[in-house]
Amino acid sequence: MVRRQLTKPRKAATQERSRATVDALVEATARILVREGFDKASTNRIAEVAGVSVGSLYQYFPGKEALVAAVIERHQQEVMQTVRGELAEALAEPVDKAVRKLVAVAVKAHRVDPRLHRVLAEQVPRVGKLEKVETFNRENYTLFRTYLESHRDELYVGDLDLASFVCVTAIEALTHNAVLHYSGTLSEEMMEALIDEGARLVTGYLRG
Amino acid sequence: MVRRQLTKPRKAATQERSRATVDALVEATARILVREGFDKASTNRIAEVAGVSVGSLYQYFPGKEALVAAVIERHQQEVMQTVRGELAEALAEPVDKAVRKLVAVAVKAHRVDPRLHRVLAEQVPRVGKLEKVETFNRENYTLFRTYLESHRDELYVGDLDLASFVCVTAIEALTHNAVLHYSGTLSEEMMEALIDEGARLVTGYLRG
DNA sequence: GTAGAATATGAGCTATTATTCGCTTTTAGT
DNA sequence: ACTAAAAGCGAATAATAGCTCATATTCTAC
Repeated sequence: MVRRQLTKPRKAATQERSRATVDALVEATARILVREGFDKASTNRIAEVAGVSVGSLYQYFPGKEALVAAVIERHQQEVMQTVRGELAEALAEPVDKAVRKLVAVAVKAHRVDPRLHRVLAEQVPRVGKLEKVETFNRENYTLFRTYLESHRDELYVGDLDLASFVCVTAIEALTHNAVLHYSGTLSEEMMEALIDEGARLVTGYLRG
Repeated sequence: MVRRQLTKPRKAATQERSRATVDALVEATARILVREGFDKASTNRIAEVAGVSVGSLYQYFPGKEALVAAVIERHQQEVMQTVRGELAEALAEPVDKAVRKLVAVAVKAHRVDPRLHRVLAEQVPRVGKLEKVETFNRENYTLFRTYLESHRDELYVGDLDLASFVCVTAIEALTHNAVLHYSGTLSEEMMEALIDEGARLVTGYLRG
């Protein structure tokens, strides 16, 4: 007996219709996360909001975790899309220019979808396969380290690994906190001021 | 009719025995959080680990949230206990000494119970009354700002609020990431190096 | 047009969790 | 020793979440 398991396939959308379903599910998950919070995001609710049946949900996703992972991935794609160009530019510049650009890019990245970013940071438990966020940060780290290597003569630092860790951590935390905790009260001028300060912080550190 | 609600009192431990029960419950919650993670921390499980019945749990805590809040509070008390002295000392020093001490203190704070701190940071959803963590950070911010005010002549900064935000955020993120993500691979020398770098980062920033 | 694959449905099963309440045991005060 | 309050118990209830599967609809290809 072949005993095909009806609910196994999970993700293999070939037709147009099914791709729309998958999209709707991911979108619904994101919406619920932002508007209602992580623990309101039950599979039933997601399916409901997506205008799809729970059965269909399980046809493409093995569970809630996978949905959230998909949301994270989609968000990261969007962030990279809007940031990739400027990031590349920055890598060609000398330290002071580059750092300032990096801080500005970090701010921009956090502004792509602040409310989603916030939920992902504050409510989504970092367990199981949801370590994607960390993987993402490790990419930043590696990228930055590479930059430092190729500009070593301009720098006053001993350990490049340590320096990368310090800089990436500081920039990330600064922009993260600024955008996510003062999002309402944050004018453009203040944003500029913050970028200046962040750049000064890191530049000063790198050049001794 | 008086209609006393049997399950209402919630927290009012006068006798010795009941205080022990409350302690056991908080301790059990902490243990489960660390060893099994946030979502294994059900009320039934907590009671079981505490060696207490669920009924007793609800006699002192209105629910799981309250238990976790108690754990957070207890942890913060412990941290302050081990750190208060050095923190006070730092406030009397000149900028370079003070900053270095602050970074060292931050490291020490994160080392009180790293595993618990990590769970609280990564798995406990910041909803409802669990904003205690933020309140705690705001205290740090205020304290630091006060210090800057009284040493303004030594500094090269425009906006003290902004500067406080930058420094506190950077120090917190640095020590947090260092202790929580490289906890295994972190020798004493590396720790010292990190403190040096953190101090250099912030001092350089404050003095231009 | 029709067969077979792909897709969609949703009632309902199972498991888990929070929470209650009638009852028993312990303690403090007299 | 006695009693009333305090503390403790845990089986039972209710709510909710995750997930399945028998069935129905739609699509693709010939």
